[in-house]
Amino acid sequence: MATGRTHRPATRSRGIPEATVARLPLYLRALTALSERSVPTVSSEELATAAGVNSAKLRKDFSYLGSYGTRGVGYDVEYLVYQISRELGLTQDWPVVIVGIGNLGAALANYGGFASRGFRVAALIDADPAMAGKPVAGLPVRHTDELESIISDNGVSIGVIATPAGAAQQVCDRLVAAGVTSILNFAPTVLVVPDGVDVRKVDLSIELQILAFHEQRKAGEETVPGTAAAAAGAAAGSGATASARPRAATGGRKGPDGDVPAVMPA
Amino acid sequence: MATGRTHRPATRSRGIPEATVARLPLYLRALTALSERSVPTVSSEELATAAGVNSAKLRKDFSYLGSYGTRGVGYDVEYLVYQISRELGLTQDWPVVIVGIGNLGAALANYGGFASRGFRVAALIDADPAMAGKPVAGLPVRHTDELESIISDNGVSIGVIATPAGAAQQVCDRLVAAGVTSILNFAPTVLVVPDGVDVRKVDLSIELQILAFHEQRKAGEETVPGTAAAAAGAAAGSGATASARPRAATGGRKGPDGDVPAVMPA
DNA sequence: CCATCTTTGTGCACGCGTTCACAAAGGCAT
DNA sequence: ATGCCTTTGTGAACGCGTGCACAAAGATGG
Repeated sequence: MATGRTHRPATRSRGIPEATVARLPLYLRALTALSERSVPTVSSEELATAAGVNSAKLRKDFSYLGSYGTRGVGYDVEYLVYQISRELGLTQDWPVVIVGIGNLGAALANYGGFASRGFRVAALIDADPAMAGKPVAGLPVRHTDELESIISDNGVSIGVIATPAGAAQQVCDRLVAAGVTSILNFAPTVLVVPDGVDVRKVDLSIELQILAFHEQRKAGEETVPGTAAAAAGAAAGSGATASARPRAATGGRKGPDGDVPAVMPA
Repeated sequence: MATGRTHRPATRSRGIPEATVARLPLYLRALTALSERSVPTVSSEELATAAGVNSAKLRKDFSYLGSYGTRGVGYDVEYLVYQISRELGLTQDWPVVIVGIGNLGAALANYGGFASRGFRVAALIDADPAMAGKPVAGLPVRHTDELESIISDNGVSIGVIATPAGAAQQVCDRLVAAGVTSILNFAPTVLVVPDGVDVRKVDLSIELQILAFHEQRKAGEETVPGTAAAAAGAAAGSGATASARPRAATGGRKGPDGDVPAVMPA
């Protein structure tokens, strides 16, 4: 799901698969928990269970980092924590800025998971002048006008966008122009960035929609068709706060397949 | 990002690839925007650009849903909006509960992206008695004691967990026991659920760690020296196994349970 | 009605990721 | 030291997802 950045074919032996990189934080979390319980070593089987993955996959993932285990024993917890932290770049300090201090931005600012992993919130930035100076999570909110200087002064290379969708691209452009090369985007928009800039997105409603898909399928399997009727009825009563966008024909559609399109210019 | 238990390879001929399902919300978002601008039709190329994907991929994705396009013209926007919505199950009403009304939970409750897509927040639940009755996003927070009855009374099948890591599994168990079959988990923990229950997780710090990895690599490419050299050396020599035991350079112990998000009662 | 042009739908090949299965490696007891 | 037992590390097979490239389908203009 990496964006922009063209995948590295095999320029160097340093080619750690993207899928593996995405799992390293998972292993690190499980290992940290073990470390705090002073567990000295752990087998691939145990660690895999704790991380919620397959043990073979875990071993292969670690094999990309090197041979850090001891056959017949397992992995040294502390050592592995260090190796993974170093690989992920968490042994250094990463100043980040959060742009858009609404509900979500404030929640992110208060989120403890950042600070505990080497990420330091350098500044909170919002476009609303009324927010300027107001303390959030112990930091005074700065106005958007200061964005460039904040990035520059703190050497920020990672930016978090938590603005409304409409402002995201503009904020993104300014961040990139100011020197940010990695962006975590919470706004429901596709961001266009130049090569060399990484963008990862988190869309809360997308995850929910995927769940709905599976949920619908589960319901459809158990009780043969027919749920559509009740569903249509329920849907009619909702949509109160829904946008003005007219929902396509919620009229009595039924058949799971081959149903007549409600809105379709033949 | 995969779900813990989504292995349903070919339950039915109705097998839409998981990767495709994950992109449908993306297309839907782009289509909705076009619909609001009253654009009648759109080509796969245009839509693909708007959604940030490859046009061939988009066409293949749509082919799993059926032949909804017109050669030489493109796709009818309204019709496609309806088809995708129906496929995702968004034409029906999905009552959801959010458990854990801290910073993140409150942000989720206020998030407009839910309501606009058929998701209705049926209730906000928190374990803190002091929170009970307090209005958040226009809804009174309910106490955990009422969890089961809320699920039952509202026919909730989707639950959102935004509690600290320590409470997540317990909440999850109760939700499942009460009838919830889909869970969106924001707590940094691996949830164990019985078969038939879908879990999707969103971990804010994981995304940031992945960015840090790439960021470090980018920095290492430009300026060879420093940590990059040491890292390469350690990784290259596979024979150089655990010799010395470098202490985790994360600088002392972070807070215990370094994962716990700063949500919930302080 | 026919020719041309546009865009879809898809067969095919390729590469990545996952999983299996097992030999090699190390610890441990005797 | 020797043999047994445990667990790692990885070669190989398999399946899924992606992207190319093109034929089929339909619109459009003459």
